[in-house]
Amino acid sequence: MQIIIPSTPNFSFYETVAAHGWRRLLPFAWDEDTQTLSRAEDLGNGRVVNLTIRAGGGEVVVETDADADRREIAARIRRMLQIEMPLDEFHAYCRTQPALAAIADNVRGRMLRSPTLFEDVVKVIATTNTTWAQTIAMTARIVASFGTEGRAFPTPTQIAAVPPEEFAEKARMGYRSAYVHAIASAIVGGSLDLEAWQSEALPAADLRKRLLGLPGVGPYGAACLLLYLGKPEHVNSDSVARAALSQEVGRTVTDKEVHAFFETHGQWRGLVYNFYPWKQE
DNA sequence: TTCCAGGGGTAGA
DNA sequence: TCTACCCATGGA
Repeated sequence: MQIIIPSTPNFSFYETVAAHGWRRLLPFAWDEDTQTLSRAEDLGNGRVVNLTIRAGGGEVVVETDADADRREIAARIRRMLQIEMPLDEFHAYCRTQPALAAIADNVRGRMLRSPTLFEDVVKVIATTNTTWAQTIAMTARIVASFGTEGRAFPTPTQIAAVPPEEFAEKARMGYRSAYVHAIASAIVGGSLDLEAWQSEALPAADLRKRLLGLPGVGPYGAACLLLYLGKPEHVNSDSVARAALSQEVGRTVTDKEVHAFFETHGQWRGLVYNFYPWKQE
């Protein structure tokens, strides 16, 4: 089955997928040679559909290996690729600064997301205070141990269904396990409705406050998630940024200096940070 | 062994 | 608000 999803003129499938490391975290898989993104997805009926996603002219082409709900798949793809995200203003800003012109020229600004905010939250927690190799491994274990058919990303219900100890033992996320299990349990228990946050049109400051209230989500994680939620005014300063800026200025810089470096970009500083064309040595 | 990785929670000032 | 310390995990 094939599903065609119209995109917008300033949409680049490749740039969106390549914007950060999410394409390497299961259930996503990325084939650089064919520039195809694939993903196993549980559409809510307990069976898994394999999606392969690629660019086709001005459209996004999705192939499935079984008949499935086209509307639901299209909605999830649109969230994953941030197709609806307006970028004209951001690109107009980038064009006012020579150092940032390449961002607009390459149609950068969108970032691959998961179909749910829950999955993005779990993955962001899995990136904190660890290496990429371990982030990839943690995510893979979560999918294999708790997802439908061991291939889809588990729902909060699937995670909350197992005791915290069992989740920790199988996910091996260290102290992060308790955070993830607590978030899943809160969602299942009804005290937390993560997905609803996206449709509430909250100001960035309020959304940030809520994100910081999640166990395991601090300033870095909140800034990452705000960016995925279309709020680009916070810099998710991390060790990658500190290393890049350190190399640029020729000495070791602090977190504060990273923030100060991007301060001038105002409401766009989070996006500018993420797509900043660091000089390559 | 020790250090630390795309940080965060907590206590104490 | 800021700092110091601890935190599970696994690779270097």
